[in-house]
Amino acid sequence: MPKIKFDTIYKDLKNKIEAGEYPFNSIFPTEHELAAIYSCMRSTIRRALAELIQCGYIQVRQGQRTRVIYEPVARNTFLIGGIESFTEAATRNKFKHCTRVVRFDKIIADTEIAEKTDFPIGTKLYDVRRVRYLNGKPLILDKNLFLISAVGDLNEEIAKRSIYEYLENELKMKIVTSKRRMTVELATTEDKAWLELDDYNCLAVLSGRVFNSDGIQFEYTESRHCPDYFCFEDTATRNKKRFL
Amino acid sequence: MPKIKFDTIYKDLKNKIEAGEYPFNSIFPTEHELAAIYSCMRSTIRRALAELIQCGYIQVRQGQRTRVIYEPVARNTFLIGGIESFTEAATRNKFKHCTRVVRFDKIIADTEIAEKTDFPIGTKLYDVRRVRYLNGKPLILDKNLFLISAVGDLNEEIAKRSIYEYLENELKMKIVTSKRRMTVELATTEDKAWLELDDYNCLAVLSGRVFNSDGIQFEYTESRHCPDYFCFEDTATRNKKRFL
DNA sequence: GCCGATTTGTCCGTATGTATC
DNA sequence: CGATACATACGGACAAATCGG
Repeated sequence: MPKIKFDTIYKDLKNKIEAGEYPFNSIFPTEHELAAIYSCMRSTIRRALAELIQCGYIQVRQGQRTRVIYEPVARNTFLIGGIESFTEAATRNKFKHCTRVVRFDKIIADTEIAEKTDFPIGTKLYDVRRVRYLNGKPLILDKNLFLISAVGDLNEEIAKRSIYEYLENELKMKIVTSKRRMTVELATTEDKAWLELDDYNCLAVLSGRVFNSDGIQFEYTESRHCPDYFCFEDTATRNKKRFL
Repeated sequence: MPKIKFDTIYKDLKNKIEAGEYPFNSIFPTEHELAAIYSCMRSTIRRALAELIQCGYIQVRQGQRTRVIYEPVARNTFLIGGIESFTEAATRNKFKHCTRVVRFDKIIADTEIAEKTDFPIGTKLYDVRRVRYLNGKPLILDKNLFLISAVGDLNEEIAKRSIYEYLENELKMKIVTSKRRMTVELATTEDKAWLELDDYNCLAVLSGRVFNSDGIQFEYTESRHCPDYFCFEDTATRNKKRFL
């Protein structure tokens, strides 16, 4: 693993912020000061700051000093952000988790599936459905369709652990981009069968199409979440006129 | 308005991609080629490409050629969040829209509000609630709390038009960062009173805390959306970059 | 499988512009 | 108004990953 300077600096600053060394709303060192501290160019510092901006830790404005806007959150919610698998998110949130594979089949994409997933009609796919348990409660119904020609041999054992780990480590496949869409849908009988929805008659549905480095869509994923634990967070830093 | 080179290049490339000059899954020019085309440094091109990556238009990987992954949105869904505002989304879909102010008050933050909004207890706030109509249907209940000490004089007339326009143009306030969170909640009696929820007993709730350049949170916003029209889109990449 | 060419990734060093205090 | 701090751009060097022969 090569040492990437800006990444090292970014992680160091991030840790310092999380440790409270630079508290919420305090003033951050200037780019020049940081360049001196880390003995590097200002451009390298800026690259590191860009990461801190992106993850919503600092706020930067021309002519002004940089401000820390990170606040620690006590979260019992399940946060989804970036490209993160269930296992990664669960581990980050320090939850006990397990997975039950409730379906593992090979199918051929028909008209309905093609419409929904963007896979062409006739495509050979793995159809994997898994129920995700957090602290013993069934919270998520994950429905995945994998392009067989891209992912090769999968089996139920892999599905039970982590398919992404397998794809990245074993197949050396690089997951690059993922287009996701969040909607709220009425619960189906399948949802009700597997999940504990309590009073809710809806679910948060996070569907996504994942592309590898060849630009090929190799997965369609649909995560159907119990509303009570679902939470999606996001920090927008642009001064675009999103509101009006 | 000064001409920002990288931004001009970014917009030009974006337009070309949207116009189909570089179709989905096609190969993009190399950085050197683009530098030659636009007569600028490679670093400037990279800055423009960073924007295209961030908005999910291209996919870049070391050693490989850059790929176009932009696809036009053909669907008639009503997209919220990502980049578009209510008004922009309504305009794109050629829908008729209007806004009705259903509440305009001054309040003092109590324990419950403080907990939810992060404003300290005792803070003086404007409480504005608006119902957004699309094609005559009430789809969104917008609840906003504004810090009176930061936004000064508001009135119902401004709320009916655009509060943000007022803040930015009249007060010269710069909106810098916004932390948003998406959840699914059970419908309250207030929701049922204003919105047509049909069979759903839940809503998609987009809540956010907006900070100005002083690092002061001056707004808490909560958009409660009818599920049937709600759709949130997002493109995630493994390494987002803002500037290089 | 090796090797060289290509392409993107990182970083240095400098200069100038622009917003804010 | 000057000083400060962030923003953009130029120009170059080398590293790392990939691809084609």
